[in-house]
Amino acid sequence: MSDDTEDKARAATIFDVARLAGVSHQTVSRVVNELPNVRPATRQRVEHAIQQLRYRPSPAARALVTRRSRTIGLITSGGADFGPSSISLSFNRAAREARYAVSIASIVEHDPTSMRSALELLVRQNVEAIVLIAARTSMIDEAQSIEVGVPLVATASADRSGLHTVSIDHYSGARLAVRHLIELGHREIRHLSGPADSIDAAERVRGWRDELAAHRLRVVEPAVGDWTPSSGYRFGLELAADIARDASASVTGSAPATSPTGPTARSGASALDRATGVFSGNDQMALGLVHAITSAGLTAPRDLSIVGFDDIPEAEHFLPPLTTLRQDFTGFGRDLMSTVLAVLGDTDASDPAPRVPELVVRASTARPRA
Amino acid sequence: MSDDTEDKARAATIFDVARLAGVSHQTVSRVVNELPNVRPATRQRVEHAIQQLRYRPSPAARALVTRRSRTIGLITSGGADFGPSSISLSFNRAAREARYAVSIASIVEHDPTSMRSALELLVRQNVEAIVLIAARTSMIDEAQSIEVGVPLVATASADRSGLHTVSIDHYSGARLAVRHLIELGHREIRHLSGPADSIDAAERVRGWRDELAAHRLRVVEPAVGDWTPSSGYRFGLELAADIARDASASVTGSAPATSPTGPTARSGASALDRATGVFSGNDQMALGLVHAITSAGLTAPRDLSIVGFDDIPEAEHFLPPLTTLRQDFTGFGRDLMSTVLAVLGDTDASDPAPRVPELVVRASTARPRA
DNA sequence: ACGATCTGTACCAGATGCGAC
DNA sequence: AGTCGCATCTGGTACAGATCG
Repeated sequence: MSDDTEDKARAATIFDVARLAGVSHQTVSRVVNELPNVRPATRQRVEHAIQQLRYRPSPAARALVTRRSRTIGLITSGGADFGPSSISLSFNRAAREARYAVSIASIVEHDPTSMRSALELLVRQNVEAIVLIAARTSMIDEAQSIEVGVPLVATASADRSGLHTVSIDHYSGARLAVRHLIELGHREIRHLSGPADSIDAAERVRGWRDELAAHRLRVVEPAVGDWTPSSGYRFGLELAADIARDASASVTGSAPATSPTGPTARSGASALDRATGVFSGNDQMALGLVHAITSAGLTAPRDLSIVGFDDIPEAEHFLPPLTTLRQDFTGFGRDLMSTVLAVLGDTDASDPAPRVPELVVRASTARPRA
Repeated sequence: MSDDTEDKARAATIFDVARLAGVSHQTVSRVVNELPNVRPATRQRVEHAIQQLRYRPSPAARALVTRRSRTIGLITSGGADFGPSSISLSFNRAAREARYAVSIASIVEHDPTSMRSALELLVRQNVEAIVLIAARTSMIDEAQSIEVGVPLVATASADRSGLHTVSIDHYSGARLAVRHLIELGHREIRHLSGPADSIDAAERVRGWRDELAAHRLRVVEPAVGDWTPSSGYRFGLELAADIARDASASVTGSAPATSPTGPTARSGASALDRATGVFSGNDQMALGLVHAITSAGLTAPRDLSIVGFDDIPEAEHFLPPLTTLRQDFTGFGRDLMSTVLAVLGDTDASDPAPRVPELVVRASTARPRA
């Protein structure tokens, strides 16, 4: 009807509300911020006026005076992979529930200048904290060197000064993976790890190594991939070649010169003992690995048992369905937000305990052939 | 040295700069905003003071007075899937290059209240435009019903009033997929589509249907999945059962009562003509499909040729490696940002032409068995 | 005199129109 | 005409002070 209700020229301000309710503007402020000492009757009047004018406080004005933006910066360097994406999504939801906005800056991996510009963009925006997802050590180093002036929360296992971390227990997950293989009867268990400077990858390597050591099994240096299926494929090709050479060697009965003992020797394992199990740093590399050995005429799990990590939605339908470790990405995203809240002093919750991935046994693992 | 350089109490303001440079604060403003009518000498002095004080203009103050936040809202409803994630990432980078911040709100699908709250959060933040990714018609309806007051840009093919859209040419992509199958010699080509209210899915269905019609091939109503591998698996199970029943029928020579003509009849195809090709709405469903038919003792592409859509990084390493349509998600993300810029009047570029997906032929398709 | 309730004014950190040199 | 400064405005919050029962 009137030009008050359908005012599209400008959004209603706190003064408009005050005028309509017949109070002063900071009484409105008190109502909006739920401060005490406002009579119920006036509160009602103000609230009614707010409804009528569809008043929304301006975050800019608020941020200007409070010096708090109620937004947190999110830097992701993990590409479009399922893990980082899920975490971002979940974190984002948790942030919204806590009435925080989140401003993102995705950067390309291995690019320090990209990290620098992302950081600067976020601090310019006055974010109250910055969270780093899919962090590599180099990225964390870079971020810490910049002196942003706001708390940094990173997805990392390693504690550092001036950095808050929250993590999944990749170490225990890796041990679970290897133990599963060992319980199945495997003795030669290789590892295809993620990139060298990935903290998660390093933790997985450590778990694999420790579990092997706990069972006095031989540790062959892990192959290093880059999380992509293609890197798994390349490793699979090498592995298949090894296995084939090994098999032909045992058929001809002539062991290679490098190995005095025959490849079938059980204990005092020779360098050529045939791998029967592989723990892959993630599901994607496991996929490439299966592809490679299949192309080479081998089959999983008959010739090689494979366990992945992550349990991406596709893993259940790989051929064969992949045994893997399920990570609770959603819970992790929430954990991230709750530590941010703690760091900001909004809550006094202690750091959440790292979540332990859950072993999901499917069809890519079996007892080794006798 | 002095407490000027290492001032951690408060960031420098425009007044601090003005004092140090010996000018008034809005001369500083002029310099910062690169306005004319400033003598080079004073400009130098001011710039030097800016450097020295590490002055950064406050976005809050600036937003307050200009009513422009230089922030774009991004709503994603596509989960952690590769497509939506890639688009978000790429869009984000493009936005940063254009010196815009992006504030995200990921929502759960099929939840109108979630969409509403996301929208409100973003408008509260004074975003200048809102981008919708992985939009379903219901979500777009919901978004449009809310009257946000800022331009809406959605990833959709359908043009609507008050909505700017940018899209990939799913229609042409689907025709390419089907044509590939036809050229291979397939005549019975089924489609497993995405969810009914997905705009992309509908476009893919349309392309499939039209290409079939153009070759006067029979159109069997598409099965409807939900993009997940599991839905592909379920469809695959049904399909495999059909094929098995069909095969046994042709062996016993007794066609089911519903079909007077034999299943081997070429033209006037009976309802039971065996499907030899499937066009899957995305790669994940194709994966589940392959899994299902493999469990049923069939193999791709021997018994069934399958083509996917998206070309996710895993597709190359599926067993068999998947023939699919590659979408340029990265380019699409940039296109999104450039239409946002156009809508905002920052540039006068016209709407980018929809990108046509590229057929990538791998090993999941072959000639049908005679 | 006093606590609850409400108001006036001074900021926050910039942008902008107008006037002065 | 080209440079520059003054005053005013943006939309809130915070604190001191005023009014009232």
